[in-house]
Amino acid sequence: MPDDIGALYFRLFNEIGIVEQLSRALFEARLPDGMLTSHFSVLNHLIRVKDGRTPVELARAFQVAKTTMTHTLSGLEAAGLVDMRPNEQDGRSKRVWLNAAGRAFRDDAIAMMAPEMQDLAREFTPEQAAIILPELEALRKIMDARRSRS
Amino acid sequence: MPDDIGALYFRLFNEIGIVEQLSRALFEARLPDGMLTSHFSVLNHLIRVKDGRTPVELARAFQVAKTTMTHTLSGLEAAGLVDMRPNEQDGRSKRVWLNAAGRAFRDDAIAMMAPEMQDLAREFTPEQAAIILPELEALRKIMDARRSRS
DNA sequence: CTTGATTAGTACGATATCGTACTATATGGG
DNA sequence: CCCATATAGTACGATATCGTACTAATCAAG
Repeated sequence: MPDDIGALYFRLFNEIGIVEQLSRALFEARLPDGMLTSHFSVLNHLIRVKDGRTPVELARAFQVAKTTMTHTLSGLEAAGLVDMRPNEQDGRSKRVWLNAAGRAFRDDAIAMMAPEMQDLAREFTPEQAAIILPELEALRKIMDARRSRS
Repeated sequence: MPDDIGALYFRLFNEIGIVEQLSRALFEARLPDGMLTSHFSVLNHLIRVKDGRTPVELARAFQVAKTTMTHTLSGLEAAGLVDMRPNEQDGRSKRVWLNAAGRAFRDDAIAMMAPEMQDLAREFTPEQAAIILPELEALRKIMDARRSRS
């Protein structure tokens, strides 16, 4: 039994790893040169959730090292898509604000992706996505909590 | 509707990306220093499927660039866990063979992971895993086919 | 057999991500 | 107020992964 359980989860994480690579390649092929999935994801998060987040909050949301988020944000700032301003409530911290260019970029990117997503939806249906999404969220939360614990 | 579909798939791929990072960190924390998830995954694949695979076959199986697989295999070879021998059927190619140390390493690694997997299984049940695994496989195959097509 | 196109593997440079170390600020206890 | 600890962000080096370019071998067509 333990063997079977291990094998099951290894296969699960293996599939997840492969899908992650495929989706990243798919996204980045549609983004302008130099723009990465990480950039788009941050912009999207700032709209979906709320801008004015701090770099550390963003790093936690995406489960990347804070140095990685610094790097990603510097790219977004250099591209003129976000504005970094000091956090008035904490002198150590900054807040990340979307500007008009950032919002436009995100909207354009989504428009670019839309046909791709529509195609995908014909083979991997929204119903299928809706089945696994909550399970993946649950798995993410469990693993996140486990990580924090240790 | 298109907006909803796009948002659904963005969230899906976002969750997949986060789980991938969390699982990689989880695995690598349990592996000996210098050993990565990619190394373990290749060893595991050589046992699960069959050894004697070529580097290109492995690269395709994991959806990584062939240069990446060359790098991973050179690490495994340097660690003495696999043997690379010429492919008698194709002078351009090599075949990757597990040796005793590689099998032992893989078995040890699985033994190391087992408690972690057992713990995880208490919160994210094998039934849940069994629900999403076939869907993820389907998604992987669809995206893989789509990639090859273009 | 020859030649052009394809494929396997590698060398090399670019870079995204990570971990460590550092500075600056904040916070809590005396 | 001071000091110890914790946290936010960055600098820096290491490296895993990728893309491009190259060599060698195979294959297909004539």
